[in-house]
Amino acid sequence: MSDSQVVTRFAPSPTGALHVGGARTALFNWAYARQHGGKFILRIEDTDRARSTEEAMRGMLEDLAWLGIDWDEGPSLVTGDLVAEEGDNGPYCQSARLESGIYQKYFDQLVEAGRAYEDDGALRFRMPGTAITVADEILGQVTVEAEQLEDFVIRKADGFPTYHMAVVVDDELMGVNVVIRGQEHLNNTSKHVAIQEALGFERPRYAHIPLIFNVDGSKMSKRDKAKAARRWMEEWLKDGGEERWAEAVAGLEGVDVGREDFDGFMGKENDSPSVAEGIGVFLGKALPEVDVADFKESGYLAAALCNYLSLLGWNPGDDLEKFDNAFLAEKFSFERVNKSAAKFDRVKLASFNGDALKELPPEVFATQWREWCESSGQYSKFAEDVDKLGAQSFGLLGEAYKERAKTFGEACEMAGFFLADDGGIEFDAGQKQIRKNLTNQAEASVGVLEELKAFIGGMEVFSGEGVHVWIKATAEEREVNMGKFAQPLRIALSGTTVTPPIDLTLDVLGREKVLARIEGCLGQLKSLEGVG
RNA sequence: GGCUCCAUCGUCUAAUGGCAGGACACCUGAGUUUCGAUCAGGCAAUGCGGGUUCGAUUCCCGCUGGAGUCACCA
Repeated sequence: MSDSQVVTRFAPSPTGALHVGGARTALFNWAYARQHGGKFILRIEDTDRARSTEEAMRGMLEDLAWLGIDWDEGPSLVTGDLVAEEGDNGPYCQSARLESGIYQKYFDQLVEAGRAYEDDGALRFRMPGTAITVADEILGQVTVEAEQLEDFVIRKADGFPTYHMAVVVDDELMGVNVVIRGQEHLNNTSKHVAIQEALGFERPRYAHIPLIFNVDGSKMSKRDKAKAARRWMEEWLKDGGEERWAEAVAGLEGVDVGREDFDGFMGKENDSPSVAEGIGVFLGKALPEVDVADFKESGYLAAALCNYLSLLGWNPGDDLEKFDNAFLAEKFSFERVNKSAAKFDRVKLASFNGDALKELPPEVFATQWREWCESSGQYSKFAEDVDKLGAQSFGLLGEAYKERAKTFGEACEMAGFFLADDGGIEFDAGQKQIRKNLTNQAEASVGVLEELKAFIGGMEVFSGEGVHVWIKATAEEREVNMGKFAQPLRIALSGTTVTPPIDLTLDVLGREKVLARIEGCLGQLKSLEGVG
């Protein structure tokens, strides 16, 4: 192949799950390679033996694939636990590269040339004593003066190359000629360039992309989950005294969180993800998503995540915002990459995802929703339960919720009332909409529900459409609007004033459940009256 | 603190040496049996101070502010 073929790479450390920032870096590298008909390589930088795990590596491969990012060389997931490698420049894990002795030659070369020296068991690189200027594709000329350049370690006492050494040698050996990475690496670039020059390597083109932060300006990290959980728990515990604390401890034991861990967590001695998770379950709150896998678990579409991520620091230049990865690959350019950091706005992402869900054909939505439920820890039972309601239930619910929900998870939440025990449907008499539509005229509401019950019970063939027609006709006859009938019915069936259209809601539930829930609501209403 | 990078609505961003546009969020209205769905409208920004210029958000300088980095982590 010609020398000018573009070769990019994504080189994560497998020390945890794939972060959205990493995902965007991968996406831009992928897009640039695809646009130029070049190669995109995946390399695993596991020189930190203490923190790297194979499990994390597998998770990253899965997440990348889920996002629709494919690589030409690098480790690939075969089946189950098996990891194979594809490409002629392997191995692609730095630990394996070290074993094969790849780096030794370059250490020797630097020592012989007087550019590296022993220092307390480690090997240190000697800086050249001149200023180094890098022409960044995004930031322009960046110069670091000679006096700022200090000698640094390139081989640790344990024999492992440091990141700086490994990255330079591996990029050279793999033919990488375009390096797209986060701005946190900008200060490292002079080190890398210095090694390249000492070794006679070609300097790749560098493009440092802006960082991604939380909306409040803090760094996005796994700790966000712990911080959110701790805040919720503090709020919940507030003014609750010993009793509340005891209740929390007992509740958390139910989700396998020990008392000591919990104490330490609240005392900020640890940020244990499992304690955070447990608090989330206990309080019924969803932890903020940080990793790609979190967004998948919450029911986001990979396409919407990629779309949103692409727009953080880059844009196509016109008002177009909705596009796919193929479009990004076609249009991406360094010229249109921003220099300033971006804040990650989950609300806007949710909006993008909701729009993407609406675009799906109903049957595709139903299929994907079901598949997502089945693979989800939290909602795996949901699909089964929906099926029990009737053969077409998933399709019907899909039609209703693909317009309303922003994520698959939210669709499950919203549809939850369909699956509840008929006896478990209760309205909250304190809620404004409920008071307005039901309890403020309790007597009339009882009358309406009794009428509905009689009509539905007496229908020859039950259908939501039939009930809808009857409500409409009766309302017209009495010169009241349909809400007088429909709203109490809706509350009786769901406990809320927000459901899909009433006929669809009736059809999914079926006559038996409808009657049972009306009965239950009447009971609740009457007991309220009795008390009041 | 040293060095480096950055600075447009609350957030993501567009524009250009010449009317600061779009999206999310928010507010209002319409419609709807309800709505977090839909439609229509609205609010909202060039950090501050100098300079160059007929004209600066844009170019230059200073200030302020934010971020990154200063490991035998990557």
